[in-house]
Amino acid sequence: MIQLQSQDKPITISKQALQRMPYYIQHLRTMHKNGIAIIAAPALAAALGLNEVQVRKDLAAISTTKGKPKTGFNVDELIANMEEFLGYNNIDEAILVGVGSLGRALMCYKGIAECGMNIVAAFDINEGLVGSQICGKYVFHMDELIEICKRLNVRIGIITVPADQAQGVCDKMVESGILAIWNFAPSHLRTPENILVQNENMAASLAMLSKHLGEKLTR
Amino acid sequence: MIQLQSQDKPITISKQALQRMPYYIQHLRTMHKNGIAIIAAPALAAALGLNEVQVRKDLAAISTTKGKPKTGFNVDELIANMEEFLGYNNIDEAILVGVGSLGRALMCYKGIAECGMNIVAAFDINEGLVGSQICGKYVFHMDELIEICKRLNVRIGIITVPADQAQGVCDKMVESGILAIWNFAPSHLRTPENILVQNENMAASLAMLSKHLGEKLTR
DNA sequence: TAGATTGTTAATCGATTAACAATC
DNA sequence: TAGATTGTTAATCGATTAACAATC
Repeated sequence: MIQLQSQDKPITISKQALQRMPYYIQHLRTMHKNGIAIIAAPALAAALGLNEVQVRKDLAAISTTKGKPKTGFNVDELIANMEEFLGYNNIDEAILVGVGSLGRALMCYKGIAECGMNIVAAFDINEGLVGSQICGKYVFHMDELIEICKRLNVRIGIITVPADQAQGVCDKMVESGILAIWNFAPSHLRTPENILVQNENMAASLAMLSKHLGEKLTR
Repeated sequence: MIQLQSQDKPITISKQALQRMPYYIQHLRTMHKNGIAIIAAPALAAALGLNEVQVRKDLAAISTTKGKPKTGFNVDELIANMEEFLGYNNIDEAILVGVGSLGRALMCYKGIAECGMNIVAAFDINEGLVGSQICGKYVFHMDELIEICKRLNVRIGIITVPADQAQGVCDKMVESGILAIWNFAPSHLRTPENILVQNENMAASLAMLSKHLGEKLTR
């Protein structure tokens, strides 16, 4: 469970509920574009393939206004509430370590900026990359990581190095004052317990796909 | 729950357990490199920050040999069993739609090949990209999707287009005989029920990071 | 009022963890 | 044998879903 401390009421929301939020936002934005002003939980549930009650609870958790029986919720207000809740408005600055194909892609990926994250600098050990710019962001040498992080007061680190180097990078990030790590390497990172590690586990996704396919094809 | 049908015994494993497998593999490979031949569940659990019993159950599910009390499991055998189980050996072919920064990165990303997936072709509607090659893979026009998929008998599709185009691409993939979809767009895809959609929800990860940070900094 | 929708309390479900007997 | 580790059965935990009263 994740405890939120807003001005007036403490909001409690499950990890899973939090992860559903971006889907709600995406769908609500589409509705907004199409000029739809009101949405009811059952309709939203149907559109996203979720359970009605689950949606109602999720909305209740973040909505500042109660839903109206027989009517539903105001689309624009929900969008605003969710964006506020997820912090899409206050931009978080991040640094990235590992300027390979994946790292480069993230530096250029607009989807990240849309979620309120700004990658301010990248780091690598490859001298050939150091000093270059990728999508307007400078690449520095790893040796400068700690100094630059402290100077810019960056709190989020993105790891896109090979698995066997991830732990080393992680340790340096922790030393630099990084509080949350987005880890794309398929390795478990050991960290002090107040640091959040969010694993983007592509290998796990591939495993799911591959297993599903295996079942489909052998039956 | 996911039902597996192997030659001899049917293996049942939870979705979560399946997603832990790549972490086991990564750690076991490191051990193998360091010349360690035997691993016990408690040690593996400690290294990955998991519960002992959980690890023991996961290993029991995929291991062909039983673990030996007081000793543990054979590292190499476990690796082989897991790779076999996850299908890292039999290569799955995939096509990718949406040659933006993310799509391009996936086409060049070695991590994917290591998991037994091979992207054989990419598609886009941008005429400027059609006919070009990215990391040795040709980019075709979307209009050719159905024909090429059917001809190559491809079963996995990767979606890296903007959210508002994802459903359209998805529909075409289903029409092409695709059975499993890896979706990087933050949108819910409606599909016939025998199609697996694996969402790579980066926005959700960002939400987790951002929330965690918000809590850390305001307290 | 009748009916759709809301929000809440209780039941269910799946996965994790604890307790324990079996084994080398 | 003693002790560490295995595998299994039972208890716990968190999240989802079902049932139901409240509301417009």
